[in-house]
Amino acid sequence: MTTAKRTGLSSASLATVAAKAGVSISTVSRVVNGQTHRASAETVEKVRQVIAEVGYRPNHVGRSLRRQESRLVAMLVANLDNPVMATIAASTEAALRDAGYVMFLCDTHDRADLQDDYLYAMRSHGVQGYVLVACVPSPGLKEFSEGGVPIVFVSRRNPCGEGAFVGIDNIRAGADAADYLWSQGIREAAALYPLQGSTVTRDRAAGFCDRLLSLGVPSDKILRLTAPGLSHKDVGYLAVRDLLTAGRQWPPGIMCVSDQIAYGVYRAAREANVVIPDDCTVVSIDGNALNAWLAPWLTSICVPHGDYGREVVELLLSLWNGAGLSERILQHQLGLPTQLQVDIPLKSL
Amino acid sequence: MTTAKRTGLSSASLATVAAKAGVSISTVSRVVNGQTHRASAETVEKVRQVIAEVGYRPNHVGRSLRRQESRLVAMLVANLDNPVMATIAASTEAALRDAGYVMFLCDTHDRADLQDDYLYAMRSHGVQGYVLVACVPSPGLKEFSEGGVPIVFVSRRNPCGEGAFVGIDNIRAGADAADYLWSQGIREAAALYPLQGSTVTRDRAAGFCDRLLSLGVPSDKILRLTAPGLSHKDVGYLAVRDLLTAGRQWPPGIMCVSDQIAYGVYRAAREANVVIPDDCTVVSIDGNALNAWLAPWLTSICVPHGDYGREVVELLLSLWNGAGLSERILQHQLGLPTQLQVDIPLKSL
DNA sequence: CTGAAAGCGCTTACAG
DNA sequence: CTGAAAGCGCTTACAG
Repeated sequence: MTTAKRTGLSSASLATVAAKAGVSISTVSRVVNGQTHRASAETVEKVRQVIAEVGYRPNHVGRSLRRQESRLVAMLVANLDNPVMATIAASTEAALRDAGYVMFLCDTHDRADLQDDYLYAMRSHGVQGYVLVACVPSPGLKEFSEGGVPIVFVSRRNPCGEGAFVGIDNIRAGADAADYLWSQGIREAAALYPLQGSTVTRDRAAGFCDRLLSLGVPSDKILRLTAPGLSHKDVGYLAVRDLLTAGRQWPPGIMCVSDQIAYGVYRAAREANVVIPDDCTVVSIDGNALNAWLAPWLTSICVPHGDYGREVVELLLSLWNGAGLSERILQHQLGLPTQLQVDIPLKSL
Repeated sequence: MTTAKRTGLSSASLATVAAKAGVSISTVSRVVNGQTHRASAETVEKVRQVIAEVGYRPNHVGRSLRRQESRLVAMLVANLDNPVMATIAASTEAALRDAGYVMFLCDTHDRADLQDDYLYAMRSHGVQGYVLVACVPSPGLKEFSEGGVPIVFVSRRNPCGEGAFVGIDNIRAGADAADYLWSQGIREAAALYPLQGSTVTRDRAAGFCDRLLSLGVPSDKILRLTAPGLSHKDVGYLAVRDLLTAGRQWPPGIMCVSDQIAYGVYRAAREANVVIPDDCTVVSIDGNALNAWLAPWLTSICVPHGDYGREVVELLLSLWNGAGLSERILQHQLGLPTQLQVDIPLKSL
């Protein structure tokens, strides 16, 4: 029990079972691993009995060391507190579990040094794959992406080289947002994005502006608003507040590169007595499930974050099987604000 | 490289370093573990050089097996997609990391069978502690809570016995919600909670109703509304919708045992053309950070989920040091809706 | 100051 | 059909 307290391991080991069953460790091991044809029926039966009796479960640490395979995967996320990341983490965890793997979860707080710390720590733990959600460039990442253990990049492509990838076409998502505003009769709009953004936010903003231009909106009617950002909510809030402070008009259409930015806009609008959607149509990209409940004023392009996990695991499996790097571009979809997406049967009370 | 691909381990082992440095494995091990006084200065120097050269990092699997200590902790959450859980997970991960531990994250989807699967799987991996967020009763939990590796229960107490605990005083939180509505002049109110709730939701509802009674509100002015629930949002939505369907009045005050339930109420109100907060004051318990941005109509009792991680880790450390089971009851706090809690400096553009 | 040896729990050729 | 032995990478008495 003292041992169990320190180690976290059940006390029963192969040796315990072997002794109780009066057979060798090898034999127990074979039974545990399903090689029942390698022992007599009685032996198998006896061993199984003892296993059940003492509640034996194989120790993964010993097994990992011997097999040189841990069945462990590390997920590094930029910020677990962000609902987008949480959804991706949840779906990946479920998919890994179904495939027989266990997930380490590491929150890098968008910091290159922490990302590297985790990369090395996870290697020490013998993980067989990495899932990097919205990673940042770092020396360690460069080293790791040059070979060795498979890495799947999610949302954001490898900033330090090539890599397998799961995400959407951000340029098209931005363009679709532009089409939506255009379809609403809007001929003047602002794109809101973080100042120190990644390719993701830049692509979304670029796709939006380019499409408006090609629809014939003059470039002086396309505002590019940005703010330095701790969080995206702050970015949205600051970008439009500064616009007002500068004495400019609130634009009739706004595209936010993330839902969080739109939430910031909403707060700024409230403070400025601007009514959304009456005075201004807001469209964003992400499609947080909460929007249908809390933000009926928002139209959002839905990104299927809940499907990412399945794709990530399929990609990992293919990489383990020796396949080359590949990309999985999932389809986004415009979600209309009035169309509540959850259908609830009336059956209570 | 083939090995590295399969194992995820860097190829350099103690043996590699020892060979390159022309010393024994024992000596390298001592240097790695900082026992520099156990070797001559030149030897230490030489070994360090080789370590840096080949980029050696100790293999945790080998170390865990030998030391019988993994520095691994398992967190089991009921549903990672719930922002409350995500915040708790994020804060715990950070605190564990600071203490030198790595976290497995397991999503039990509120299912007893999955919870048990994970409990046993994590034991196989040699975890030294468990953090159970909103766990459900299960046979495995009963077994595990009877001894062995420390468990910290978060939000919800151990439903199968005793246990260390981190959470708030839910009865008081409910009472505080009642006091708030009372202070707003409300003398008739409804409590909304899920039909198949835990002690958490029941305590919050009971604390609320009891306080209203003791304030002098007659019991027929205290409505208890509930609905069978997939998600809390659905619960809130269904509970009030059914009320209207039954031809009853929308109550002037509503207490939701969670923010998510309040979000459901908001949607139902919108569909019924009820204006919150003009027609109805809503108070809830949780204090999601998003509320200040998206739900200005909501007053919420803030639970310090972001502080849970620190408390959890302190509790784990104390348990490892042989301390007895204890509880950490954190303080909740009423957050007013008009009072935006984030102060943003105006410094952009 | 340094190294050979045992052993953590497991798997797997190999021999019988 | 079964077991003794080697070894995954590490740590740690023990001997010198």
